[in-house]
Amino acid sequence: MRNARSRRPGRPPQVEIDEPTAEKILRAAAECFMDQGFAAVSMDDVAERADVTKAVVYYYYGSKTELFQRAMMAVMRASRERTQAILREHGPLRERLQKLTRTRLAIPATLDMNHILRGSQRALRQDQLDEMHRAEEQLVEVIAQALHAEMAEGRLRPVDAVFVARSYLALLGMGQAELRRRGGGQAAIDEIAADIVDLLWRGIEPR
Amino acid sequence: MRNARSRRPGRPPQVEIDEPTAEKILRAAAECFMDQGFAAVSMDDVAERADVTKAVVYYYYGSKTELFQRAMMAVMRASRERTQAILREHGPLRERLQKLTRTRLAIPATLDMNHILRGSQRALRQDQLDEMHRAEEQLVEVIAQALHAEMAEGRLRPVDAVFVARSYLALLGMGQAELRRRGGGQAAIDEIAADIVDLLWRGIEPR
DNA sequence: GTCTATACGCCGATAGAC
DNA sequence: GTCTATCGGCGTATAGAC
Repeated sequence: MRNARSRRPGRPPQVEIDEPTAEKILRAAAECFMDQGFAAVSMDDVAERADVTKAVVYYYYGSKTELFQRAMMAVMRASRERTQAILREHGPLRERLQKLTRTRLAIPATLDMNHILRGSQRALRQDQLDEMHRAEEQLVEVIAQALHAEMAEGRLRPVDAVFVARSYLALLGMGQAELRRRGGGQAAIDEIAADIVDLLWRGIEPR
Repeated sequence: MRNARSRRPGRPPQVEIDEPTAEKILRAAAECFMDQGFAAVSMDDVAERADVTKAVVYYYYGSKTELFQRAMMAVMRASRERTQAILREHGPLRERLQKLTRTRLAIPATLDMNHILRGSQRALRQDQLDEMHRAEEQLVEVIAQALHAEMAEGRLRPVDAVFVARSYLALLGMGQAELRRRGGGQAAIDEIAADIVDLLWRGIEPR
């Protein structure tokens, strides 16, 4: 048997880098809630997914509604920033949209607030609902701004940019459902993204 | 005090025609489930909305899942028939689509199965899920057929009709959300319907 | 910080009176 | 057919040991 002292000094390397518990829970909660919705997810479900006990979840987040809101706000914030980053790149808008669509299809995160808030209205306080709706409007605004800038240059016909932005998000949601049906890999993602952007683009390009 | 015999003979007219209890419950259930989703609705909620007690609900429907499925299947069936009726009318497809959109926006019934089934997967049996997915495919097929017929005549560019049908349903869902935001009446309905069909039509009309 | 144990209410479902 | 009453389980939330 090896002597214990033969171990190398210093802290042993960890197999995985430990995510701080609070973040681990938040991520698990986001996955659960986006998959099943507020009402269908129990705190035990979240705890199990985060590999902690329910009491630990309550140590970091005081209630289910608080956890729900924090998790969803984090998702919306990250989504908005990624979206903004892609839309602010250089190149034709159509190609930026295509890249955005491919990126969004590759991750299962839904951006549709009406989808997310389903079945949670009775549980959430009004100010929580308001905050989440504001988060959605900010995301819509990011997309609408990109469209508006393009219109100002005359490369798009003048339409209601907010309406088009919401249409895009709706089509994106359909694309995610389509992807789940096909269970496809990158090829399916590329194809669906191309179809979505093609349909949308024909709807807004000038003649 | 009037003599009881002064009452007119025969059955007194009812203020409202009584809907049979089973149908009344089914309708209440459909409203609840479409509004809140499966998990967020309790049998007491349905009973209250149908103005009966919970025990009566269980007298007609053996379980929550059974009630859910029957209610949603009834909605999908009615929606498919109404959709088919409108799309089979005469006149340009674009106008039929516009009428369909206005009609669908006027009623709050969601047709998006992915929306409806959210948070119910763990509760439903696989054969129930399959049946509901089939119901959605049938609705998609009705719309896709109308598109296909138009393509065969060369009045639409050749696209994946099923994909376009799903896109239309996604835009319709967005329109319903938009309508809830504006809280609008017929004017808002007409405007949103026009915008949706315009966007979609530009995407599929030949050049 | 994380655990076990538990209080307590709500919900699905049933029994039995009327 | 419809009611009241109730059972058992799950789910949120908390107390208190470690």
